[in-house]
Amino acid sequence: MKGTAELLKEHQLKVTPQRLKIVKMLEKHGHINIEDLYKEMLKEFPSVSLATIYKNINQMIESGLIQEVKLPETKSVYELIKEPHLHMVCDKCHKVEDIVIGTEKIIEEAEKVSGYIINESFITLRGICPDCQKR
Amino acid sequence: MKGTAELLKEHQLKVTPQRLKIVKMLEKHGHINIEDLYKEMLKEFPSVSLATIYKNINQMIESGLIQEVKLPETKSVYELIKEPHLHMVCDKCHKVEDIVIGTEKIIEEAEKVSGYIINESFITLRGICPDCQKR
DNA sequence: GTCGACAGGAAAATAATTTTCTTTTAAGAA
DNA sequence: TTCTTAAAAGAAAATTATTTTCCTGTCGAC
Repeated sequence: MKGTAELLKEHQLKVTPQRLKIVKMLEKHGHINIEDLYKEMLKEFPSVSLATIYKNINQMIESGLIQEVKLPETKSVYELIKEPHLHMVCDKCHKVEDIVIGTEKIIEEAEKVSGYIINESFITLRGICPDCQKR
Repeated sequence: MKGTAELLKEHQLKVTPQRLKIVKMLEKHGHINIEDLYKEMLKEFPSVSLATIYKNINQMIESGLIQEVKLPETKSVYELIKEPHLHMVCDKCHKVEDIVIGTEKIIEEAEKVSGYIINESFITLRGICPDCQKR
């Protein structure tokens, strides 16, 4: 288990209280949008500026610590970069989850059909999560 | 082959020169962002307003004629709704193409792993297109 | 051809994001 | 620990993106 401060240092980012909080929020929530992140930050740093949030998010993206996830029908969310995964979005409760499954098959097929050499895939699936199915 | 005006009527949208042009642009380019659409529209309608573009795009989305496609690293583009497909984006020339391949396998696998009932998939693959591979 | 609902255009309003500038702070050197 | 400096934070302004308002003009049913 890697410390939050170490994570920042590994990405050449100075360790500041605001950055620590941002990363901890990402660790806790998995995915979060700018607005919610700002609201949460305000609780701990009443005078935090939205500009600070934006600047840090952009720096974290540039340094390869986090990435933006564009989802249909909603604002983008951000997540820590880890192993490649798909996104599941629930139509009812709107939660976002990661799942790891093989994508070799579909990528191979897409390469064959399109002639592209594929470097990365972005897959989002929307539907009803197990919890919402029960209701 | 369906006429452009008919397409609009089918979606309860009054046929206006501006709307015709927008749909024709979509038919021609396949995918286009707001900025480029506006620039092209200006050539034919020198006094067209950006508000008109936005209002029409939103109405076309609501009526189910077009949809927004969110792509990594770029602004959203819009496309006419047709059969389900994947998006291929070239890292070099940045073109966007559609391909139709089966997604049942990966969806089935995702449903099994996640417990979700999946309603729709959004798949974008980025890489190098055949043309750019030759260079 | 007439009329009403709705579309277009201009401008203002709102929202989202970035930039600028000044003050404060993290962190390596002394 | 203290000193120093590059960089971060915060406030405000600037920029960009999108939506709304309001007035005029036009599509299309009659």
